[in-house]
Amino acid sequence: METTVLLDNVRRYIQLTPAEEKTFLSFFEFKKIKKKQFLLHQRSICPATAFVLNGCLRGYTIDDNGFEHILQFAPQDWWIADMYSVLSGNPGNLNIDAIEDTEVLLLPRDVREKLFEQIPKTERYFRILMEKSLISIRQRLMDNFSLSAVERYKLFSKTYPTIVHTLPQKYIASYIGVTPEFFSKMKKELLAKRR
Amino acid sequence: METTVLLDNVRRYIQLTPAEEKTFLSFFEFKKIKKKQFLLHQRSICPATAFVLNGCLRGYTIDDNGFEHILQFAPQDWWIADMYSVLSGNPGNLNIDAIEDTEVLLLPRDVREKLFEQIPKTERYFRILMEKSLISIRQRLMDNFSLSAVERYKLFSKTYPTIVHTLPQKYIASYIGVTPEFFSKMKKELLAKRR
DNA sequence: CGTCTATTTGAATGTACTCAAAAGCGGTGG
DNA sequence: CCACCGCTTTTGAGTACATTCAAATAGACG
Repeated sequence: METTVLLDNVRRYIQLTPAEEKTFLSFFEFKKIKKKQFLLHQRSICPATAFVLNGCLRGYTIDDNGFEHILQFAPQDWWIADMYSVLSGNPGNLNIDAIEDTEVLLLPRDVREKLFEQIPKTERYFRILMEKSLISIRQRLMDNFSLSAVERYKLFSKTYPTIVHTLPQKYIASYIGVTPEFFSKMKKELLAKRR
Repeated sequence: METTVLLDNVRRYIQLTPAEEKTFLSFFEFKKIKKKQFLLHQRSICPATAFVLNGCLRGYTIDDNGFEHILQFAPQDWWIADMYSVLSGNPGNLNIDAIEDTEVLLLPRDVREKLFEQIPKTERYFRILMEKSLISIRQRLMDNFSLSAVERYKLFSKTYPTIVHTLPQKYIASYIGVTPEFFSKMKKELLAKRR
């Protein structure tokens, strides 16, 4: 289990003493998730926020018409959770499952507050994480308003150059907000133009 | 100047002593913004986060094709800022102007960190604000994927029952992500069905 | 009252979706 | 190792939702 991934992440934003780091880690649970297994189901209470040590998770909702919409991919070094559910204690609308075999560290809901009490500096860490998420999701919303599907795909390729090749393309379609059929046609067009 | 609006807001999340509250307020600058005046222009560095005491602001970007997209309305008791710019120190892509005469309290960029140092509890306050913003904007993104324009409009009316009647409808169109022309036709349809 | 902006209306167009079917591909078991 | 099964991707035709552009009408404000 490579907890250094998490510590390195934390160190980018706050400084903890070795003792604090140890305490910090003690709040987490280690878990392995096999490909296609779920970490969270829609309509249940999100039991923890997860930090991905390796592998890749995906977060998505299924809407009233039965369509999947991927909100987030979480490869190594990413956090993922249904924050609404974690914070409110109510059932959320996010599914989280594993795209490949994945190892995570879980920070259970009920120990979050204890962590903040015991190491107040971590409050800052999570504030910064929240801010960063907010900024990127805000940008994504704006992009959805102002960009065409093709442009959103190009942007996605730029932003996630590593995972774009490993993902089934129906996932990419879902992330950028088009049907798999349309995505396929779109890609064909792009390839045709490129030569 | 009714600073109680801000204090009441803060009190919902953290407890400050009267002395701390006084200190807290001392970090802010009061400002009046006349209707149609700007608080922030795209491509400039966002100098502060703003809390609306009364009136109403709007935050929006203008995309490469010259179209406005409204990200947020900020009536009384709301915060607004280009968080990307505030946090990174880089020029952002948000415009903020006043829909009506508005009074705000500004927390300048450079004193934010001082505030956190002097009253660490405020770190928590802003963490919670960030979390709440994140949740609502995430939901909005999902709604944009799964809902039709009509459904987004109905949702908007439910979510902002008070301001929906006072806003020029082209603003509502911009917020939900359709052209003013289409919005007009859509509204007509809805009224026709309703009788 | 006149001007400027917001809203409505209409016709033509475009982007993306639906549904159906075929083709491709990967994993699994015989 | 190959054949088969299930899932993903492609293709095509028809359709729907929303945009564009242009022009008319209505409202707001000095």
